[in-house]
Amino acid sequence: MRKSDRTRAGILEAARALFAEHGYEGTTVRAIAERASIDPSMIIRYFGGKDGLFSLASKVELGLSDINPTAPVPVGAMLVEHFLELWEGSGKDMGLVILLRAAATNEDAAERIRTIFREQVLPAAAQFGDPTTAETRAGLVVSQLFGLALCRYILAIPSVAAMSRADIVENLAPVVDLHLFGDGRGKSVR
Amino acid sequence: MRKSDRTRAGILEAARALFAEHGYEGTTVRAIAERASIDPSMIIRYFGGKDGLFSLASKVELGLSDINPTAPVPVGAMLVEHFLELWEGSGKDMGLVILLRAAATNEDAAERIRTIFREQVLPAAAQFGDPTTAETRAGLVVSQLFGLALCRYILAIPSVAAMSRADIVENLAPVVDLHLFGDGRGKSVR
DNA sequence: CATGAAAGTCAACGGTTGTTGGCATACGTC
DNA sequence: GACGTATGCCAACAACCGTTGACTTTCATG
Repeated sequence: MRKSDRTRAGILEAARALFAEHGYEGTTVRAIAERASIDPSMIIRYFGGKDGLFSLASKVELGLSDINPTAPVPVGAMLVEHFLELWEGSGKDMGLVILLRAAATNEDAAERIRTIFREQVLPAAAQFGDPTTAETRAGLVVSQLFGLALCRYILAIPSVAAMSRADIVENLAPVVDLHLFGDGRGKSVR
Repeated sequence: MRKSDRTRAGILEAARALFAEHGYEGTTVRAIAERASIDPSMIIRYFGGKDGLFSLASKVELGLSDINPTAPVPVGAMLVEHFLELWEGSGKDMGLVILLRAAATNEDAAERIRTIFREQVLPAAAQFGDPTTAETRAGLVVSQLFGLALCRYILAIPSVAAMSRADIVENLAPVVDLHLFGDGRGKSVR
């Protein structure tokens, strides 16, 4: 059972890289197999099929539950840095990029993102400001953060892809704060 | 030659609808043909192939050239309204949605978007603020506007899709202004 | 009415997809 | 060393893809 675990991990790593680059439909079982240096049939045997492999490869944990709304650091900057670390940090698992790319053409992936929004983003957003507008405000924040990811990692628009992480934090943090706290009500930063 | 023009238009309309919903690879020539009630071979004969049809179906004209930087109306609100009209207005041509969906998995479509950014967005953005930061500021604006489109039309996140156009303008206009002009007090965007 | 081009249908090609079952091989255990 | 099980490879399947060429129908024009 030791050997199989290693190939399982190899398949998963190859799948994550290819799914992140070409989406769900654009990634073939054969291409994953070739990258992992094994036979395509092993993927079906180990993961039950392409769907099962994708489900495991696109697991996402935002890690938003430990956000402290009363921290001394402005929330906006903290959030932007948190997401940047999630996307391109040292321990990046490509989960978000995989899901974002696939969601454009795959309804299951889109539904997964909506679930993540409901179960991971909304509870965190409920800690801030008026509870009756929490859903809308969370949606606005996500639209800015996902929009940056779209332009930077997927569309690869030069001026967006070239920005430093510090520049992104500096320019996006005020926007996130604006979306979170609306018209300056609550804890306004800067 | 009159009859063929009608079927050509029918094919193009069916293609636009399907490309907007399922992306490039996810839309089959056969599906377009069935929706247009003609034979798949006609698509090749009239448009040279799937690629040629997609090129025509995804033509995009942002109409940004006639923006007046000295208008009495705030630029942010004007821009947001302009894009909302482009996406879901009465004469929507689905061009942007088609291109955005396809760009996630199709490199050609992504390149098309980068070209549009370079040739249509950048010239318009150069009219505002410091010319040396125009590219970055334009990228930030686009990241917010495309992020909204992503969450609203493609991911269909409930709270974003449910927002009224007026609410969107109200919440996004200040953000666009912030990206375009810094924080309005001379703070430079690097 | 005759005629030829335009418009459309049909079957089929070659290639690729995810998936399957059979067969060979390596390995841990008695 | 023998044996059973895990591990892996190979060939092939059925379905679908974009595309092609030959054939039939429609129709305006002389």
